[in-house]
Amino acid sequence: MDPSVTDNHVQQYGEVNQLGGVFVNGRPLPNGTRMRIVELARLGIRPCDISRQLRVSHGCVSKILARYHETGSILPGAIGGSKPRVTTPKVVNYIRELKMKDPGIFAWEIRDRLLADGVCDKNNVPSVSSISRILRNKVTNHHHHNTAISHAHTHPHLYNSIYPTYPYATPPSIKSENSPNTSSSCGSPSPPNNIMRNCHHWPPLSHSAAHITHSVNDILNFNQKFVQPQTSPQLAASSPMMNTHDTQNSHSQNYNYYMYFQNTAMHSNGISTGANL
DNA sequence: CTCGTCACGGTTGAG
DNA sequence: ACCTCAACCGTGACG
Repeated sequence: MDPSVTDNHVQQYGEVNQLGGVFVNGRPLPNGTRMRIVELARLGIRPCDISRQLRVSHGCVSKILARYHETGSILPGAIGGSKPRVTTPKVVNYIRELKMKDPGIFAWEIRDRLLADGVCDKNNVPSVSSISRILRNKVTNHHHHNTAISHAHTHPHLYNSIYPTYPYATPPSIKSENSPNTSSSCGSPSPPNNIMRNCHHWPPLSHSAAHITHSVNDILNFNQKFVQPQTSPQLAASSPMMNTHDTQNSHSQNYNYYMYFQNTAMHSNGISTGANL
């Protein structure tokens, strides 16, 4: 084991799989790695070789490629939360309107109105307790959720410190107001070499942000404006998925941080890679 | 040897 | 503020 990837590092930042790759149990691979899996597959490299090259289990490579072929998205699914969400902005606004028109209205009356007015049907009408919570949190003080967002910006939680952050996961301009926590991931334990300086958005989208398209092209289009994960020049030049403009160099520090571990893990296994994989 | 599948232990976040 | 639980995650093993 390379001293760069000590047990302490592994404990602090993640675990090492049988191939020497670093992962965080329960959390998705970084988008950069997911993108590379798809890139390599599109170049005709076999999944088993991709698995070895990127040090990601073949089951995971298989899953990511299968999903990509099925949906066109490289991004992980929405983790956590509950489905379906019934308290949509539309419903909340309607409840707010009803409450403003009749401040004495009861939650059960609102529920009936939502059904009667066709705003909801019996499958997605909020429960009385949900309506009460909406009245409490979003109607009587409807700046509350905005406060929560700014709070999330200033106090992003600390998970997933091993992975870089990827802005295209939740672009600030389109981040859902209902998923303030998806803006998290900054503020992790400081990595070596100041690599985590660019602190953008990773983990992936929550359910409430799932309307954002996840196609590689969409991601890359967004990526052009912000950060682009590091890609080998030959891959970047040869893959239609990768934008080859001038955005590549200055902003891949977070991805580098992840690759730092990948590389040190590789070297510790006596594997010479040459490529920055 | 390759690859699809699944149990497992884990994280997440709306309700 | 805290809890629940169903969604998702990647790994590792099996066939």
